[in-house]
Amino acid sequence: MSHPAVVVSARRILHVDMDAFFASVELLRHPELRDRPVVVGGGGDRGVVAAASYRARSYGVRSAMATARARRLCPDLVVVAPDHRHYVAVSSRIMDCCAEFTPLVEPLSLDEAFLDVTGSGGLFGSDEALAGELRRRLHEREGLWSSVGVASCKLVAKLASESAKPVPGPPGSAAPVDGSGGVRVVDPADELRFLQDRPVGDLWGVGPVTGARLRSLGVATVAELAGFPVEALVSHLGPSVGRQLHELANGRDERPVVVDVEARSISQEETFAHDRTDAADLRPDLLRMAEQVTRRARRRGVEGRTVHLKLRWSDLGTTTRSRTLGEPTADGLVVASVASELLAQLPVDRGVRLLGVGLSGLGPPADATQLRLSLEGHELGTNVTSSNRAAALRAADEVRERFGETAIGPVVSRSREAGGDDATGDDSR
DNA sequence: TCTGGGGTCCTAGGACCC
DNA sequence: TCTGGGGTCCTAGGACCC
Repeated sequence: MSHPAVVVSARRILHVDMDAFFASVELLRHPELRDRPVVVGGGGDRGVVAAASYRARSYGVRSAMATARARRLCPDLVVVAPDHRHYVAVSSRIMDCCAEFTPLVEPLSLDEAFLDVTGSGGLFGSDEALAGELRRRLHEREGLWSSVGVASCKLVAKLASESAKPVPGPPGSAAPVDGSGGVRVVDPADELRFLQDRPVGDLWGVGPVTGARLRSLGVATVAELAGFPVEALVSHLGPSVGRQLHELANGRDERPVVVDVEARSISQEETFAHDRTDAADLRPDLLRMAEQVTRRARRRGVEGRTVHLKLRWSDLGTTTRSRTLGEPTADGLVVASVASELLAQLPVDRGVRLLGVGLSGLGPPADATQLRLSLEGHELGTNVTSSNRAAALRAADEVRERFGETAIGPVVSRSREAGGDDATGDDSR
């Protein structure tokens, strides 16, 4: 008698990445710029490119490049100021479209997401078919092209979508983008080979510093990294980075697709056109930025306990200061006054190039009432209803009536002193 | 012609408590 | 009284990502 084979169902992870997102969105709004090289970004002396159209890329222009340098590479360049709100709106529709393929969608940024499509295969046929259909729908609805990678883990899926990206053509050429291509599916059996010959810098978590450290150890490729002793990596790079990189280099990446990632901090920073040397000059900006940060917190229904102040000096050095409060707050005046005290201890006459204000330790307000939405034991999310317990309880009743008794978990009053969830469990009905 | 504005996570030391 | 160990929180800085 034979036992059925143990089938370890491999995950199928999809990574979708919009092509030249901000720039493509602007080209849709400004068709008259179709034949011009376009970047979105800051235009001043200190501006940088946030996104470059493919026509701009054909001149060597890249994102994160100083706008001044981009202009030298491409004198004809059109620089469009970013319109963040609009990109957020487009992004939200893109994520909705992704959600038609699986509920497991994890946005990475406005123009990128991971989808766990392990369970979606049967609905769309092959991975290629699913990826192609996602790409087609995104173009049909938003007029935007994307690149899609599918593999058994996030690392390979992301590299796969990258490898499916269009390549800029010779100077002056338009976007080499169309309905063909744009999809790369990596078979599980091919994943190690797919990784092997790449430079270590392709791995998630290897930037300039770690890359240089690895090269000094004689490690340049993923294959070399995979064969390097873990202990040596740990002693040179620290336990966290060392182990993580060793796993990734060997094609092991179990990071799940996480649906509701709650923000841990909110911040706002600004580089001045001209450096400031007087604290009094900074106060109005500090107050305004504290107000912007706390308004965003209030809109999300959270308060923060730690106020952060950041300064970049004329010589590009950076100093940060932070203070944790006894009580969480989303009050702009409170944040501004704490930040102001921190600022008072710093030598502003050194020359301030950048000012930043932030709030971390975010959570629901101390007096919030939370609804936990769950279905058959699976947590779907937490709906915070600030300060209005009666409304929260009514909302809970509505959900129960529509979806049944198991649809909603206990109603909870948040108490931070108790370390988070102080489940009162008294969903009084 | 050294560079923006969001974020995340890690490390390391000190304070404090048990 | 002295010494040590473990855990957690706070702060500053740094690496990295898009």
